Amino acid sequence: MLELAILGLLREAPLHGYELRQRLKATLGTFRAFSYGSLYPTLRGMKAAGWLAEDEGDADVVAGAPALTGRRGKVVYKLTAEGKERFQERLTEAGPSSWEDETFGVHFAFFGQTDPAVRVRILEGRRSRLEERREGVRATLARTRSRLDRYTLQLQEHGLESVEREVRWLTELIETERRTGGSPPRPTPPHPPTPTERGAP
Amino acid sequence: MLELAILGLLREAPLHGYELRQRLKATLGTFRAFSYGSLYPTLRGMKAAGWLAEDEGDADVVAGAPALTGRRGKVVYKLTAEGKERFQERLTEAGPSSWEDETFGVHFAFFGQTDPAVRVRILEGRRSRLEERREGVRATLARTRSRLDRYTLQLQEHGLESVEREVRWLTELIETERRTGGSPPRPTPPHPPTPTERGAP
DNA sequence: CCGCGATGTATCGGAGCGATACATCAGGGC
DNA sequence: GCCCTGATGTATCGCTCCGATACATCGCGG
Repeated sequence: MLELAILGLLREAPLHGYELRQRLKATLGTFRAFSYGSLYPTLRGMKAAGWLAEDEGDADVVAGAPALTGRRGKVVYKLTAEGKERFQERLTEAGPSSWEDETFGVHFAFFGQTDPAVRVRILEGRRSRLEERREGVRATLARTRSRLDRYTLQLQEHGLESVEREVRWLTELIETERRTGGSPPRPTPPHPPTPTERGAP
Repeated sequence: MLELAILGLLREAPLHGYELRQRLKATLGTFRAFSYGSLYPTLRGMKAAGWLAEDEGDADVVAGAPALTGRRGKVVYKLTAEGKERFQERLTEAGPSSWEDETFGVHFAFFGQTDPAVRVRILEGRRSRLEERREGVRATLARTRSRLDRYTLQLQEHGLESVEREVRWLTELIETERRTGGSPPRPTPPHPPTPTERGAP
């Protein structure tokens, strides 16, 4: 999971760990956090797998005296060709693994890069997953309602409403997706002309 | 976490693993699943800690020839005095650990057994936790809105609305809690007279 | 000049999930 | 009488990820 998110973010621009995590938070919002405890080991693994490489273009390390002061310097990662390939591969997969709770948010975040047909498949998969869950909750609720105390009931109903809301959201998205039929799919190239984003050096 | 849930459920009646998990699903609903992969090891650990004991009152194992047929028989767990004590202890704690995402649902599910003052503390803690998160999302959203593509934006806003909805829910609960002031706190004894619940043998 | 908060890299223990294995038992279809 | 399926039931293993923690540097305001 984290892998996919990293591939997606690094596709836009090379980043170091810390900034990667900021982007992770900004991109996935409420859906997922991803702590450093997962991030760094995963980065190491992905580098070992050959999907990432360290980028030597960083201003901090540049300009003489590398090991002289013992400065550690940021470790900036960028995608290798293999990494980009892997990302495209992952974006095409629209299996059950794309619409589970933990997974869906990440896939959705990169819908801009995803094929319109795949988008709809994932949205529908997610929706029926949630509809299943909704029916499950409704069933148990109908069966046990009388035995439930005030608070448990409150919790169940709040949960149920959350799921219903989620389903409505997905339905709207699917409809929009169908109506526009992928009219603004926008190729969105890896836009290399970005000058490190925040303030000039 | 699982520990608290198990303590709470077993306080109502002795249960075996499988049924325990059914109750877990029925009680916590959408908020938490808890697979067998967590359940059984935790049960073992709790037994080792002396909070649980095996109950020998089960119909399957009863009535002669225990090892003769090799029948495994259900393993029914019940709380020890120590376990009950531990549960009460845990219900009193209203620290940050009570209102994190994974924790809150479980605490809430046992509000019926919880002191009214503690209830309000936890609800308020949870609310301010979510308000923090909401402000965080709003801030990043305001900062990055222009750079976000259609889907990422959609995701952020949906997330934000979810949090807002959650906050409103909590506010209502807190108000109700204050208004009734814990008027129907109901002692809710461990009700032992339950005859295994589903159909008679 | 000092401390504090942001930036930055990194590890460790532990919690919980998902898949899987295996065994029993009730029921229905043939 | 037979098998097959689905529910009940106990259990393990590998994996992902979180939260706490450690440590070092930097810029800024008091």
